[in-house]
Amino acid sequence: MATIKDVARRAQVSTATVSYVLNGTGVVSDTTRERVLAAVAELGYQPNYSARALRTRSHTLGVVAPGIAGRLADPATAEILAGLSEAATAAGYCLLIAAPTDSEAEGELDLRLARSGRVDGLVLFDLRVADERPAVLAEARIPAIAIGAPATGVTCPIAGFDLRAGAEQATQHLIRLGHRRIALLATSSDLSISEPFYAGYVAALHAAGLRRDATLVIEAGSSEDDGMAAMQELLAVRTPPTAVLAATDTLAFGAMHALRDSGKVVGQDVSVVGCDDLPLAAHTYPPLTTLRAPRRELGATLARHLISLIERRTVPPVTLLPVRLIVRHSTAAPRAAG
Amino acid sequence: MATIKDVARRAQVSTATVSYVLNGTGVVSDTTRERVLAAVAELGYQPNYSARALRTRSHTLGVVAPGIAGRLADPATAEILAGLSEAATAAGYCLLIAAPTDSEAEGELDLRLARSGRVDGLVLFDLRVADERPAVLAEARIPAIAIGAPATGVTCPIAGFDLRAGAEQATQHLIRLGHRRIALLATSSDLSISEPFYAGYVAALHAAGLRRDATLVIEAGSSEDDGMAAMQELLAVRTPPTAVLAATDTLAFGAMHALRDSGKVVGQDVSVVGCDDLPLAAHTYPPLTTLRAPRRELGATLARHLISLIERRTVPPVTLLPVRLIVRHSTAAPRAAG
DNA sequence: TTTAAGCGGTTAATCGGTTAAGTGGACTAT
DNA sequence: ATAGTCCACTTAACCGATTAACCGCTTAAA
Repeated sequence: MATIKDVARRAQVSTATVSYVLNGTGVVSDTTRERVLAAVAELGYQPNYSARALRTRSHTLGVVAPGIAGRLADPATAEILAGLSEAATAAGYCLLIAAPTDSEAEGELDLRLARSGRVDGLVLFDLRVADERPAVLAEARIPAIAIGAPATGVTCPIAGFDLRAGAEQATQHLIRLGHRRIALLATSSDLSISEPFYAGYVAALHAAGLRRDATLVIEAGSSEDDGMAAMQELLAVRTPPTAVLAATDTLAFGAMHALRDSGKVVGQDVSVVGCDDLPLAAHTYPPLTTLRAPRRELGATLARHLISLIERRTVPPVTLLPVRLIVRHSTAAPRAAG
Repeated sequence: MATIKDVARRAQVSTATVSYVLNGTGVVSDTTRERVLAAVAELGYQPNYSARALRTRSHTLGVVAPGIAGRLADPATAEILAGLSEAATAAGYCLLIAAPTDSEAEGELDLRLARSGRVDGLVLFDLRVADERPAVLAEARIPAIAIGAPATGVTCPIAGFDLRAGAEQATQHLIRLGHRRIALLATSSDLSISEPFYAGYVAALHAAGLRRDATLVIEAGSSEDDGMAAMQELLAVRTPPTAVLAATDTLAFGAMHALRDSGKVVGQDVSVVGCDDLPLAAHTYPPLTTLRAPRRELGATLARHLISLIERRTVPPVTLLPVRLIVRHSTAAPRAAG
């Protein structure tokens, strides 16, 4: 592999000049520039990444996500990653993905990657309510941005979806259809996003003069199976709900499965609303009414903001992308109120 | 940030000794080793990645995948990535993800990442039939492994699923149920995996004394919408199929949607078999009979093999992981043959 | 005419590690 | 007593870039 010295020799200049030409820094005459570029082309020269990174920055954004039973395997994550990756590459950065192991937990991995200079900054998935990661990274002066919702004591910028407005809008939709007993399949209350989602749900109920029924709020996990189990639980309540708002499409899919198993017709008997609008949501039976979350756009926003932080520009502390209700066929007026 | 010099000074040794201790190379007395380790701990020393990589290797595996409308956003990919990432991290490697752009195509990006030493090797997703990537990389002596099926002229190791056996098994299943007109929703014929899938389908038909009907073989794309469109096409045929084998679950989901739209009951009227066994497949209506592909395991295999190549060990040219038919409720005996 | 600034380069220090070669002292074999 | 081996380190070259400092020359400003 040709090095900068080979190029310099062939172009009869010093390595400094080659560097200046390639980086557009410094002043170089046109004829010299051309000689250098010709040498670069002839040798097929490619600057060594590690050498450059040693002097400058790594130009890499880090993502630490558990592979197993975790974020990485989630279809919604995939699209955020796609957006991240595209925006990062467009800005001259790459995306590094690492998985925590038994011997190295998420937080330690975050620190190691950043402190070893392997990444210039980190994207934190699934911000939790009392997440220590932002504080730890902030103390070490490591640029970071979290995906989620504002949580107390979080010291790094946050980007996410406006789930409060979304949940409110979705709940309103159900109320307008005539539903009065509306259940909530929430994600783990550890997650920062669970709070605004719940708040939006409650706000819509209150605005309509409805009371929240604690038995209709279930903290489900995240998988289809979790959604299914939660729905079964709801069906066993004295007066089951006529509508369900699920915090993710995946939970909604599980809920729909449980409803069908118990002989209910989704839409006719019980309405279901999801959140994410996975590509699949349009193709389930019935097609799912859901909140469309612009995941690619979130990915791109994360990349842009993180790069801004790395390059010492400022970014808004909180960026919430709007979600929009997509009405399909999993929601309808309740039977009795028909 | 502390450097190796700081550690050396504090432990009263040379930087070489520190390096020997940290890497387990060289001979160092126990007392010195302890002094060094103590200094490391006290300073919170973390070796600089770029400096190390400059002398040795990058310890990074590369994945080049188009973000938009591409591989990265696919739920099946996500799990392969999860497996890759976990196995890579466990072996001391990381995963780098980059997206091609308008100005830099996939192949160029592959080359740049490898030739700049940013990655030690590459995982090639979606091996195509006449894919030039393996040859280009082989010529540049860049370790690479492709995901797909053996294709003519491919000069790098390949790992994938045994789709030929899988498709055969799935087709057999449909034949045993009594189906005679079995359609195939194939992926793009550009992809290397389309060939074995088709071959397995045809082999099962022939073994049962059935003839392949060209009108029942449709080259669909990859999205749910593609599956839906293809199914609509099949429904318009003079004698529509009573069963459909789809090359991916995603295509199958689309096909089921089209069937429902045209008033057919999936399973009762038309059987559908998918391939992948996405987590969702168990929760659709009806739950999808499908070929389970061990995606995480494939990811882990890819990582292990690629690392072997990087470290100059040999790997089998072709590794096909077995797939297994999971029978759910989207397949049943055809109406007439009840 | 003298001074300062600008141009188009070069030299060499530097980033932070790895590792081949060398070195001094203790110990063993002859 | 002398030479040869280890042992446990150290020295210093090296990986391949970036970049501050400098240099000789020309040209414009005072």
